[in-house]
Order: sequence, then structure tokens, then C-alpha cells
Amino acid sequence: MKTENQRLKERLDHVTAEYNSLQMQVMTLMQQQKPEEEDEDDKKKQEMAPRRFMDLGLATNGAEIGEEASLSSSERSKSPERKNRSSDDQEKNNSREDSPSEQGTKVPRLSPPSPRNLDQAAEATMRKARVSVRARSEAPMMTDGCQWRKYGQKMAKGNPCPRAYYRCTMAAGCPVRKQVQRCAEDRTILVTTYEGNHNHPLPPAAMAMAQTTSSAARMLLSGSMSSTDGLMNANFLTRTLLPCSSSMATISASAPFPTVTLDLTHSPNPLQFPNHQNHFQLPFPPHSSSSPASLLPQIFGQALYNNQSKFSGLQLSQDADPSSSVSAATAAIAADPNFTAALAAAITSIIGGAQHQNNNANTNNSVANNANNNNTNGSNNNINTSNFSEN
DNA sequence: CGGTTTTGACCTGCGC
DNA sequence: GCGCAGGTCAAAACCG
Repeated sequence: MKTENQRLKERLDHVTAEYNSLQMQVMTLMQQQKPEEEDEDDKKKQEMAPRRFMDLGLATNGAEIGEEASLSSSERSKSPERKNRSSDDQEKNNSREDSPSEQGTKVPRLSPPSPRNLDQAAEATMRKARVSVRARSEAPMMTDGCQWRKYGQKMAKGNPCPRAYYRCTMAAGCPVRKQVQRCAEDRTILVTTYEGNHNHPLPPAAMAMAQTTSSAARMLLSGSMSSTDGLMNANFLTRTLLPCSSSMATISASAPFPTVTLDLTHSPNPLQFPNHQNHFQLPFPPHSSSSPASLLPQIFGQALYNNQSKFSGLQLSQDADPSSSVSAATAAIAADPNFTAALAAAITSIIGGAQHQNNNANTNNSVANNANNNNTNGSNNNINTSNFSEN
């Protein structure tokens, strides 16, 4: 028993060391990206004054964006002790009158962009942008490092599977919520939708998820400014992040909630969301010369943290051909719901940076390129769903 | 006993 | 204005 513990401890140390080295690589990459981002931010501040609040907000800490803001007026009025609903309602109404932008909190309407509307829509988008993760899992819920408390369950129209509502319980008043529902067409697919940003420190395992929604919101906001922009960003994302994956990043800036959907179900069929006509469909191409394999360690670094015990032996080499070694690694470890949660988080964390990078890059690389890439089949990365762990 | 889950009721926004 | 659907509340039940 004792020796076993010791062995486990050693193993943990080893894995931690590996993780740290990966983390270092991530930090290095982040710093390389940062100057470009800052330049971009400055440019934005000058050129697009209505978006300034975004830059300021996100520049501080993604996890803090919308802590207050994301508590909608109705949310705020619904204190734990809701003793007097009528007064609450009054307060609700007052707050709405005081801040018109609050009105769009529940359902941000991206109406025609007058400067003011743009401002409001952007703010609403920030608050309610969602990150949706589709992953195959037999487990009832993906483990993402946070503590969640179920506060409701509802049958959604058109889906025989109930939708469960969870709230983050790691800190009082944390506005982060998530919805978990199985896909109607394929019940092995678990759809987890995150909304809001944490207002508290997170355990390392949950750090990846912490920046998810704010990063997504940033991307969405940018994408919602113009559809071309959205395509561009998403296109860049797909070509950049998972060049060897057949997964899909689906971006919807449409009402009611702008959503980034990360499809980690490895379906090669780009028409798998027939009902989402407003989504940009973005199958990942198999290979791309512009795909920095250097980003992969960042993704996997985050993801691996949740899978230390399982993947401690995995070595990621930037020198190696990403389409071979990394895709093999992807196939091997992506078959875990915990991994997919972390991977999705990591991906969406990077989206923001990728987007900025892309904005800096030449804009030629947009729709035409996207069209070229759309039909590329990159399915060298099959996931064996039978390997899913049950938490 | 405290925290979590269940579940029916309620609230709110939207479309007609 | 009405009905519908999504989202949330909160009391009761459950669990460790």
C-alpha cells in the first residue's frame, strides 16, 4: 500500500513535470502572440470605439468578464431569499429602464448595426455567448474540473432526452451555468453548453475552461461584426488548431445565443447539423501548411492536465509531423470525455488569440480559402468511442 | 445534518 | 392577448 502510494506519487511528479514543461511552451507561445494582440487591440480601440469596452474587459481577465454583467437584471433580482417577488419585479423593471442594454441580456439581438446598437449587441453577446461541446460519452456529464449543482431539468421540444441545468458551486454567486443534453439523433453524443465566466479562482484542472466563454465571446463578437469576419476567424481557427482533426468548430452568431460549437464527435459529414443553417460549417482540413504545430502542445497541455494518469507517457514533439504523431495521440486520448472537455476548453481559449492573429494576417485568406478548405476531408483522426471512460 | 437532486410550479420572452 | 417553450425557483426527497 505504502509503496503503491509512493509509486503513484512518483508518477504524479513525473506527469506534473511534463505538464509544467508543456505549460512553459504554452506561455512562450502566448507571449509570442501577445504583442500582436496588443497591437490589434490598440488598432481596434482607435478604429472601433464602440468595441472598446470589450478590449478593456477582456484585457483584464477573461474569467472576470461579465461577472456583474452576466448576472442579468432578472438574475440579480432573484436573490436566494426571494421573499417579495413584486418588489423584485419592480427592481427588475427599474434596472431595465436604467440600463437599456440590460434588456437584451436574455436574448441578444444582433440588429442592424448602428453604433449604439452595435454597442448593445456586443455587450449582450459578451454576456450570453456560449460554448457548446459535442462529445461522445456514456457518462452523464463531462468532468471539467469545476463543481456543479443541478438546479433544473427540462424536456426540450424535439428531443426525448431531458436537458439538465447546472450551476457552478465553487463560489457563491458564480454566474457560470451549463446545460447538458444528449443529442436526439445520436444519444451517445453529449452536448454540454457553457455560459458565463467564473468569478473565483479555479483549480488547475478547470483553468482551461475558465477562459472558454470569454474567449468564445470575443471571437463571436468579432465574428458578429461582419459575416466575412466570422468566416475568416473560424477558417483560420480550423486551419490552425486541429489540422489533423476531423472535428468541427461551428460558429453561430445567430439569435438567440451566439454559440461556438466544438464538435468532437469526429463525424466526417459536414452536414451533420442540418438544422443549423446559420452556422458556418467548418470541417478541419487534413493538413495545412499554415497550421502551426506549435499550437498543439498548448491544446494538449491543457487537455493532458486532466488526463495525467492516463497519458503521462505521451510525448509531443513540435518537430514531428503533426499529422502523424499528434493525430495518433489525438485519436488515442480524445476518446475520453474528460479529455474532450479539456480539449474544447483549450481550443476555445486559443480561439481568441488565433482570431487576433488572423486579424493581423492578411485578409486575403478568407472566404475563398474557406471554400477551398470546406470540402477537405481530414478524417485521419478517428476516435474510438468504445474507449470512453465513465469518469 | 448539510449538500445535492428531483420535480412541479412559476416567470419570461417570443411568435402568432 | 394568448399559448408555447425555455429557463429558473424552491420545497421535498435523497444521500453520504
